[in-house]
This record gives sequence, structure tokens and C-alpha cells, in this order.
Amino acid sequence: MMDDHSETAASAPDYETLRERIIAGRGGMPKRLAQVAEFAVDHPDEIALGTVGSIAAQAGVQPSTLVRFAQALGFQGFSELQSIYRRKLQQRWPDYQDRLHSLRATAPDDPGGNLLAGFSEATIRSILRIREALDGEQFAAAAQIIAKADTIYLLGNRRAFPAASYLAYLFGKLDMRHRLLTNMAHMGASELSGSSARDTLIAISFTPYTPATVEIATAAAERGVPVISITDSTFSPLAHIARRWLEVVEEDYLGFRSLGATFCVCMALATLAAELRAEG
Amino acid sequence: MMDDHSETAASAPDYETLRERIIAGRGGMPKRLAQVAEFAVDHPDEIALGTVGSIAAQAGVQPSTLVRFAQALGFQGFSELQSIYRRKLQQRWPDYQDRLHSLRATAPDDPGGNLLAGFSEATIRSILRIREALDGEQFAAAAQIIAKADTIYLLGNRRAFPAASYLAYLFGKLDMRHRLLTNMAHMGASELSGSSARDTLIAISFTPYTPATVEIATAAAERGVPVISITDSTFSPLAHIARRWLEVVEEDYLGFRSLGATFCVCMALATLAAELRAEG
DNA sequence: CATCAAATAGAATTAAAATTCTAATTCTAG
DNA sequence: CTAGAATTAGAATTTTAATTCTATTTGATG
Repeated sequence: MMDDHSETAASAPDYETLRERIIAGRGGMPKRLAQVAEFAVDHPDEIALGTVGSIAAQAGVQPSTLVRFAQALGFQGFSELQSIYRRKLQQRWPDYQDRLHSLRATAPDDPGGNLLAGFSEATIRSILRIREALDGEQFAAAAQIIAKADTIYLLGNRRAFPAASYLAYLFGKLDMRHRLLTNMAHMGASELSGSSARDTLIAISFTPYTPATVEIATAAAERGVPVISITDSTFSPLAHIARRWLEVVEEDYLGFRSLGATFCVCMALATLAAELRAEG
Repeated sequence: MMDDHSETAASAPDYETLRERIIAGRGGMPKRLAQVAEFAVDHPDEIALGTVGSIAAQAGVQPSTLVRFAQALGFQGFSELQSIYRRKLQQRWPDYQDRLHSLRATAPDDPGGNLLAGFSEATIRSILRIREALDGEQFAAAAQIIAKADTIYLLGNRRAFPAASYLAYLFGKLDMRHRLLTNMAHMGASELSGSSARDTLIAISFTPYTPATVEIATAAAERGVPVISITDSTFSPLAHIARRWLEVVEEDYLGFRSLGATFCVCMALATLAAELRAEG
């Protein structure tokens, strides 16, 4: 009895844990239970909000199967399992559209939170999107060029400058020779002196494309330096002159664009290049 | 009868409409119903997920009051009203944690894709976490200081430098006087000359805290310049000397940390400050 | 291919939750 | 301060949902 009790007490996992457990166990489950497992993983919201009857119908099983499923996972009944899905639903972000609404109408209790939510959402969506938009082959080829480069020149102005400087930080940590082009004292052109086809230039720019960036990247390309561009459109001048180019589009919120997605691409690019270099 | 029917059919409003209707009607409602109305507006998630009993207990009324409340709004019973709250809960923005899982699962052998997924996941999780960790009051107070500042000094080295330079970009776009401290030619101290309590310094640093950053921020604090810190722990030296400080912890992947969450905070901070300044 | 164990479907049962109803209370108007 | 209407609390009832049980089917093993 004590054992039973402690068993039950111990098995109040959070949603993530439960999810992992379901995925892990699905293989060894009988047919119908596996069917429920799959449904549960794919439609957590249904589990949270539906009734045993409605969920069973949607999953194509009998209501009792759901109870058996829950019991197979160590719960007393389906309701106990469901409560975990419900808790998760509550713990999601506060609905920021809601809160904007009440901000406008009633007391401005948390103006910062709304802004934060807006920028967060825009950034996260941008990051998720690159997984779909990014060309894997271009990416791998770009990393290969960087891996083989003698010196990696880094170019980015305005909003792109933080990304360029972050790349400088990354290549510093990875111990790969690089140079951040700052165009200080308008010496941009001379910063490329000595560069050749054995080097590479990573040029970053987004609309409206900074003329200085385009100019210097073009100059490098004409010198024979392979250019890798990170930019936001096929029509970008940086796309044309590049040996390889990567498309990264950041979503807008209140007229500002983050760099979250660009940073993810930069990190992946730098680490893959380092890996390729280490491999030979 | 036909009238009844069309009444019922017409009253299947979406959550927003319902919310407005409740707020509008609250004034003319009897005591207990008004009490429920307030609870419903403040705790929509409870309404969505609770039972008549549990909600009644939390709102401090009898279960039957909830039914009367629903009927007063033109619903047949409480369950009908509740279904609207549940629908809303489902329609919230997608659960990014869930989507991340599927990202990881779908890219088994693509090296670039895996890296990208890893960094994306770390960044998104970091962004999601700040909503819990970030102190709304500190945030608002920090924005207020920035709004009132004459000149905004920006300080960040190593990994924090991209964030500082991004803030410079933001304040440039927002037309707020600022200065990015670069410590060029080791002239860090003199870059603060002329600064006073009327200005502010935004100092950004993460473990291992760059000594130069701590040093300059401390010097500024000693001059009486209010310091706003963005850092990753209570034990950070920047937390101690700051007038206000914001905790941002970025998640690690393969030994690298993104700046996605930091950028979100920076964007929200800068725009809120600009808004506060515009308001007077 | 027969036998046994495991799993399942669907009905039966139990439990829980929503709704209705009535007596009591609280307001309101005269 | 009283009468009447409106509102409420809480018990009683109805409805719905969750769980259990059993006959049947499926699947594995000798």
C-alpha cells in the first residue's frame, strides 16, 4: 500500500517528461495503445480539452482504450493523465493579443511584457522559418569555403553589423583567422589589401542594402575573393556577386527586425566550418 | 420558439466579442454575477479548464451562480459559455516547444540542418524563458531611466558587444542620443567624460564577466551615472552596481550561446523607453 | 492448427459534473 | 419600516462523462 502510494505520487511528471515516455514506450505497445500514443503526441490540445468520448472518436478507438492507455503509463485513470496536458496548456505564454487589448482599454499593468512578447514572437517565427527557407546545399558549400579559407573577412553595416561582429567573436573562439571590416576612417578598400582567392568574405546586408557594404563586397569579388552572402532576397545585390548565398528573412514587429535567425545561421555556419576544417 | 432558436444560434460569439460584452455588461449586473464577470475577465484560463465546481470555489460563488451568469449572457448553460473559452485556448499561438521537437526529428543525417536545429532550439528556449525570469517592474523602471536620460551610453564586450552595437542601431533609429563605448585605443575611461546623473549607462556582460566592462561600469556608477545592467545572474558584478538590472540567461549549445533573448529584451527596452519619452 | 494469453470492443456501472429548483435572503420602492 | 421583487445559496435532480467488466477477437507458441 505504501508502495502503491509512493508510485502514484512519484508519477506526476510534467508534459515534456510524459511526452518522452510515451514516445519511448510506443514501440513496445500493443496496436491500439500505440495508436493512442501517436495521437497523444500529435494532438496534445485535443487530449487536454476533449472528453474521453470525443478523443476516442478522433483517435479511432474505444473510450476504454484511453483509460487502458493511461493506466499502462502508470496513471490511475485517464483523467489523471489529462490533467498533465491541461496544466501544460495553462502554462503556455499569456495570450499577448489579449493583453494588448486590455492594455489599450484598461490599466497599462505590464507594457513591457507586451512589447517583449511581440518581439519574441517575431524572432521565434523568423527562426522557425529559416529551417524551411534555407538551402542546405548552399549552406554546406558555404561552410566548405569558409573551412578552406586562409583569412575570413567579415562585413556588415547598420543592422547587420552586430551579426558581423558576432561572427568575429565566434571565429575568435574557434581559433580561425578572421578580420572584421569596420570601414573605420573610410579605409574600407584598404582593409582588403592582401586578400585573394584563398580567403573568403562573409558579407551580410538586408534591405535597404547599405551602399558601402555592396561596394566593398563587389570590390572583393572582383579581386577574386569568394564571397558568401547572408541577405534577405534573391534580388539583393549581394546575392548576385556571391559565390554562395543564404537567405534569411527576419520578421518585422513595430518596424524593428531582430537578428535571432541570422545569429542561428551564423552559429551553424561557423561551427560547421570549424568541423570541416578539423576533418581536413 | 423560432425566436428562441434564432437567439441561441446568433449567440455563438468568439472570445473577444464575449469578453467585450462581459465588460460592458458588468456595470448593470447584480453583485454575484458581476463578481463572476470580473473573475471571467481576469482568469480566462480557469474558465476554460476548470469545472463548474472548481471555478465557483475560486470565484467565491455557488456553482449555480455560474450557470445563471452564462444564462444572463444568453447561453443555455455554463458549458456553452465554457466552450468559447476552450476554443480560444486552442487557437493560441502554436506551441513552439512542440514544433522544435518535430524539427529535430526530421533532420537525422543533414549536418548543417542539425546544427541549425540545435542552435535554433537553444535560442528559442532562451527566448521563451525570459518571460518567466524577467522582472517586469525592473524592466519598466529601467525603461523609464532610459527615457529620461540625456545621453545613453552603451557598453558591452566580447559576446555582449553585438548586443551593445545593436542597441546603438536601435537608438539611432529612435533618434535618441547615445554613444557606443568601444574602448578603442584603451580610451575607455575618457569615453565617459562629461557624463553625469542625467545620463545613463546600459552595461551588458555575461559569465565570464569581462573585467574591462565591470571596470568601466563601476567607474560610471561612481560618477553618479545610473547604470542599467543586462546580465545573467544575481552574482554578476554588474548586478551589484546597477540601479536596475535585467536577468537574461541564454542557453548553451555546443559551447556557444546565442543572443536571441538578449536582443528581444533590448528591442523591448528601447522601444518602451522611446514610448515613455514621447509621452512626456 | 489448436491452445492459451493478451488485447480489445462495447455494454454496464459508477462517479462526477451541470443544471434546476426552492427556501431564504437581500435589495428596492413606496 | 414594510411589501414585493429580485437575487442568491444550497440541496436535489438530471445529464454527461469516466471507469470497470465481460464476452469476443486477435495474435503468439508449441
